[in-house]
Amino acid sequence: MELALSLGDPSKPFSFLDKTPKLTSKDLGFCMGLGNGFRSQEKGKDGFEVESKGGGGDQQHQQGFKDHGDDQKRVSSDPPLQLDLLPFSPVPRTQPPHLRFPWLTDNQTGSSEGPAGRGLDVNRLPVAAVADDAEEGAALSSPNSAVSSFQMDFGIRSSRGKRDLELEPERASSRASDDDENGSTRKKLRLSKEQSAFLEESFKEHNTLNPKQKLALAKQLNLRPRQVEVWFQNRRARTKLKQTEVDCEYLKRCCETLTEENRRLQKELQELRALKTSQPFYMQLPATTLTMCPSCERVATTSTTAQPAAATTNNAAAAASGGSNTDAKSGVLPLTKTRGGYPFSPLQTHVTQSQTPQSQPQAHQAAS
DNA sequence: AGCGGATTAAGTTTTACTTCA
DNA sequence: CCTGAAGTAAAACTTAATCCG
Repeated sequence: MELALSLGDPSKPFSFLDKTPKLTSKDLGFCMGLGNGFRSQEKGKDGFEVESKGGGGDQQHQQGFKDHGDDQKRVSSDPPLQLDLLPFSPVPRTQPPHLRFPWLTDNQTGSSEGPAGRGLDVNRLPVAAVADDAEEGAALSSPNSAVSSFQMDFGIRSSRGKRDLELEPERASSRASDDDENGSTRKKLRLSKEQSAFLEESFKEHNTLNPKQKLALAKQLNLRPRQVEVWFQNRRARTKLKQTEVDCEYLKRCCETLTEENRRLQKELQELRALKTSQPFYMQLPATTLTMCPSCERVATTSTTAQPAAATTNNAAAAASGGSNTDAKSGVLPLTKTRGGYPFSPLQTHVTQSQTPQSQPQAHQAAS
């Protein structure tokens, strides 16, 4: 298994950014309205009310879902809609008109609804707030910025428990601002699914960003450029980690295979040594080339002169040992097939006519 | 300035345990 | 006593953010 990454050309602008209408703050505001829509929808359909009891936090919400069992939990926590998170996938027809990705135009969604039908833009962000919200130095826009975290985060992320669904806009807003105020705690923003999906798409095209792309993405997603940059850094790190895991797995398998092979060879070596001690003439046999008889799947030997150190033929050895291990008629020893090949013994010889016309008669004679 | 690597910490999910009807 | 639901805490996990070289 290999992880295939299309790195693309970093200098190339994101094609999907071109294809996609820009995410405006208006669109993002629409997301928020959408979140409210979910809430009311769920309430009406499932018949349970989500209440913030204060202090209970997420646990309370989780329990709230538990009450409905796992299946219902899924049904309840996720909108009963097939959300295609890929930015350019056409919205399914079954999807209600208000469930559209912010970056899709009305034409793309196939909706006849005009811009006015997009729902209430409860939390419209002044465009300047995004555009001017440059890098780190912008103290008024911490990572916890109510602007970015609330506006997108609050919107569509219904599957992560009910926090987003039940938070009043005011409360969410004040929560973020509180964190901003004390400044001592590092508050982590959770990107919305849509933002993540969008970033993923970007990453597929380019796993690194140039400043222009970074700015464009940040604007598009209503994030700070720094956030986009960090996301890409973390994403690269994750990719690398995954690749490392894959490599590790592969090496592990290689190691296992080699260990097995090694074990097999050691065993063969042991057998050969045992044979050598039990049959001293073996070392005087000439070197042989082992070949396979296609008909009976037995190994045959061919005498060679290339390795004079190996002395005489195996057949001679077999004859010397009284042929106790040989086939009574042909002088052929049975051979067991193993995964890694054929374990062979100097005694396991079978010379075929076609393979070794010269040595064959000799071999069979010796065996008999 | 930008990146990778290491690390931190917030947020979320899972799990184990207790209580209670 | 057993069972299932509910509640809770802690562990485990994910990931945004930070720091440093």
